[in-house]
Amino acid sequence: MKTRINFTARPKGRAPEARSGSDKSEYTDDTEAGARRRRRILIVEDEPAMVAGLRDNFEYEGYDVITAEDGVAGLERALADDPDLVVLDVMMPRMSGLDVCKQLKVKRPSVPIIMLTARGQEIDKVVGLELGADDYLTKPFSVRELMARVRAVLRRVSAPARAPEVYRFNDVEVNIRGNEVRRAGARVELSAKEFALLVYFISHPAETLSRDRLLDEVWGYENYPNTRTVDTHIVHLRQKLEPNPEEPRFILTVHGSGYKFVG
Amino acid sequence: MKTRINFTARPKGRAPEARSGSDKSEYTDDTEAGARRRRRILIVEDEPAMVAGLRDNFEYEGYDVITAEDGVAGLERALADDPDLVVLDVMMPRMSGLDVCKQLKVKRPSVPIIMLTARGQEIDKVVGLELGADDYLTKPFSVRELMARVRAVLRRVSAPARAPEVYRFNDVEVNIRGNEVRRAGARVELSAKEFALLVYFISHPAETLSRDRLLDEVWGYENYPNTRTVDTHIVHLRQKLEPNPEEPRFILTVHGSGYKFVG
DNA sequence: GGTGAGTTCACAATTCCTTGACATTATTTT
DNA sequence: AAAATAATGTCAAGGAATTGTGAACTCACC
Repeated sequence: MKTRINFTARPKGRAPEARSGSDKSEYTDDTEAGARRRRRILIVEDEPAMVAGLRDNFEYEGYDVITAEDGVAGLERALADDPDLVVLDVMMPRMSGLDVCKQLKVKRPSVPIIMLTARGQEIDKVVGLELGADDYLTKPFSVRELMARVRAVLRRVSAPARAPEVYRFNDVEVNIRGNEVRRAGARVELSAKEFALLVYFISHPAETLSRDRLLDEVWGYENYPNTRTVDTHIVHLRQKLEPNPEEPRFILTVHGSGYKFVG
Repeated sequence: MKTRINFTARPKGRAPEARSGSDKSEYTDDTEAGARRRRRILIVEDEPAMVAGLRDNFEYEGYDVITAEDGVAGLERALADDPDLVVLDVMMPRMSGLDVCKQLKVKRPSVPIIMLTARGQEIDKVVGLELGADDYLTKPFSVRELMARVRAVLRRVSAPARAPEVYRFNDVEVNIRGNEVRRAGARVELSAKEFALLVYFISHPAETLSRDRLLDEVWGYENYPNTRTVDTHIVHLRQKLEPNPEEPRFILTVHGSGYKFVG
């Protein structure tokens, strides 16, 4: 599973985890109107080496790439060139990525945005809440991971109209973009971590997730708490969302392995 | 940002603040065929203090560690000793980590590499990834974060055998990713070991497996129980999955040799 | 300083792994 | 073929490991 450039030649068999989705979707796109043109990615980033590296990777993966070197230019290109997705650095000259994101979400609410944040920046605020970015990575990140997230985001947004903003199970409604959870119609207050954990569960249904994996994926690499911290948050989620927290029906324990969400 | 965690010696009792996760993963690791031998990490780094610190930490977390002090030696060891993952410093005598990475990715495309770069080597970051490294950190980094990234990379590369989601035999369905077994549609509760054992059987069909081998592959090297323990687990599997446990049709005894699964 | 989220800790509750004894079956020896 | 020996089947109990849970603690932010 190589990331890229050292594919001098195009590998014959599909790489196991390589984007099987986009190949296939060329002909048989789901529910959508068949045809699938190339996706256009806008990269807004001031560091030339990073731009070059990302451009190579995206083009190798079959995307069209346009770029901008600062926030103002980025916003302009985003509005003018109608990209399918924007990769947006936070730290940039002239206009911060946060502001670009905010404004872009007003003027082009449907365009998905992936933010690149430096380590230590408040990522909680970047996603969801005020800004509305669709995903983010903290630098330094692996290009492979960025590619994976781009694919995932594109799949989400292009996947059918009925890609529901709101996930439901039992009497619970989870509005992911709105950071809101309701139960039997009434608001349930979840903390940021609880919400992030819940979302991760929802997006990996019926899959057993180890505590380590949850820590990596939900908590991130920087701060790596005790695995028991996961348990504590599980308890909170159960208390808030399970009909009977002592006998969970949705957030299940897989003894010796981790937890599993079944919706 | 500490460079080293005070995991110094290996306490027998679990260190309170250590991630209990790694202990646990000895039996049921995700999606993989139950088996979980120790991972071998190659550290290629010229600074002895750094090597010592990393070795301590990796060994504490249950990895086997081999080392090399410069690029040439690192490449040789990587080719000779077949490590599961390589931690590669960029700045080194004789051969730069970048060159090692490049060559290694040609000769052993599948071995994951995590690069260590000095701060300020901004370009090298991207270059490192262009060369096919799977992840990287900038010095000084926290050992915790390195550990987390190592785990994440190993999980990514070892998991994606996403091919067969569900194995079936008779009226039994085994969903590996979800740690779930169904029989005639109804859930069957298996313990972690039972599940790991079953998965191992499934992935070695029609092959006679000795108790010793099962202990090695499913139980792991660390704790090595009585061979009769295997029998006990076999009994449980038969009771839960065989149409007639007294006359097994799928989990067969090979008298004097071990057991065999025929699906 | 107060507040709340996140984390850690301690202890209880639970699960299940392991062991050993004995029963049963298979294989070898007489 | 019967007896002797070895291997496997089975089960219950003890102990180890894992998880549930409430409370204390830390830290950033008002």
